[in-house]
Amino acid sequence: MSMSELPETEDVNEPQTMAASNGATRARNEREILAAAERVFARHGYRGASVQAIAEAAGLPKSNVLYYMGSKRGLYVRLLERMMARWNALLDDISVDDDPAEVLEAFIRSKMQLSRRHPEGSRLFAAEILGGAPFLQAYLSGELRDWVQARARIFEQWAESGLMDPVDPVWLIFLIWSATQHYADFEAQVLGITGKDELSDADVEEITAFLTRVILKGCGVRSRES
Amino acid sequence: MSMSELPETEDVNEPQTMAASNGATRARNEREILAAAERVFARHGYRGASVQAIAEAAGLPKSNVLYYMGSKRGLYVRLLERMMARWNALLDDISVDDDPAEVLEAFIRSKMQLSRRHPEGSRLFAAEILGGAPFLQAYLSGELRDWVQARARIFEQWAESGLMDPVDPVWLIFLIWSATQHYADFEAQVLGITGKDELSDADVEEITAFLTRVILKGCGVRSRES
DNA sequence: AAACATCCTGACCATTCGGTCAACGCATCG
DNA sequence: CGATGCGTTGACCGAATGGTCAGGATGTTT
Repeated sequence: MSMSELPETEDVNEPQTMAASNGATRARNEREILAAAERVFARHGYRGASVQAIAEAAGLPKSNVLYYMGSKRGLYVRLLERMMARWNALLDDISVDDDPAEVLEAFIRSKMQLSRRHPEGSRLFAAEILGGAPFLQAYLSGELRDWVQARARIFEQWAESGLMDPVDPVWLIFLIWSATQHYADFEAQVLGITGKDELSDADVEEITAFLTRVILKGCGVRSRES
Repeated sequence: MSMSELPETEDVNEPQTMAASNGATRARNEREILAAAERVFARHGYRGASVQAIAEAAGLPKSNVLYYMGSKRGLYVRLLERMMARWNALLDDISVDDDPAEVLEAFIRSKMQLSRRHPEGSRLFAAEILGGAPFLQAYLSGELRDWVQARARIFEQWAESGLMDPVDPVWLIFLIWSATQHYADFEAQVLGITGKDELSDADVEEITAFLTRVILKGCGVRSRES
């Protein structure tokens, strides 16, 4: 991950004398704090979020949040790492021999579900990038760049095999990212314009189908099996 | 616009005894402050931005910023209104009789240029939506919703005339918005992954062409003239 | 019971927050 | 020369910021 962070002193706990009740409390509180912090950071950004607000959202005193998490900065980095881990699990193994249509649809679908399952984390990530990615710069130009270029090469080979149009694969990946991310990050806009209270599972399925159809057709993807 | 704001006491100036030098100073300072504030608000969000930071970015004392702008809130609202005005000027007059291919390409192109010409304003808008659109809610579910639905109806008529596939027009508008907005909002990600220092005019032209091609083909748009 | 370790939190600290205000600079006009 | 009025800013205010710390609560192990 190699984020630009101060020396972290986390994961030092895990005491040996832990009965069932004790560890359960700690786990529950940590989970509660992480969830609350994700909401607050996503809404207000790193600078705009206050430990006090996170504590109130978690229903705990401020001191308790700092007791568990050490510092605001450490809490934020931990949330980013959790989100990046979810991200990295996506579409981790594809090869030139796979079917382009299947892979692209799976890509769109899994990315869409990631945004849906973790909307706050998705917005947290967006806020970090929007602010110039001060914590994620190394990750973007390192791991993620390799990830993108590996997949870009496969797309290019598909294009050479005539399985899809010769479009720039990096712009294509950005197109899919942006289109899917939009429904989490700009949820307020989507809901305001459509007049809905929330996006139902059926809505998400419809959007996924729409994106798959337009993007696959737009890139001239031909299924291998057909 | 009808934003949820406190009673504004702006535009009260314009004194009659203004020689050339005086009005010029005011205009220059206001411009400087607005530009600096747009950068800072875009990067850190409303809560995370401080008047002190805006003042430093503008090269003025904090008191001077408040003298010109009245309050942090008023400054923020003024920036949002300026950005919405730019937005509203976009694709303001289309009719069923226009050529779908031309209209969609113009839409993509002008939206892309808006993001490029005003990247900070674009990010400011994104941060506002990301935070739940506390100032823009009324605008989103009012003016902007009408704007979208008017254009959606035209797209639908084009689909009925066989000029494009029967895709959901609202999802299509969101697709274009997200794809074009991405290059301003996620600039840090785009630069990190491509390894570029900045996007050149040629890059932007290439991306515009890519998006136009994929989206038009993906929606089965047939040009009227062909 | 005594000892031990973790959990928990109110009080406190220096700093920064948005905003006010009085005072001064400085030009134009009578 | 005043007088008027906008431009400018350092000093200041109460509130909120991230973080520290001492000490009490709680429970498990001897």
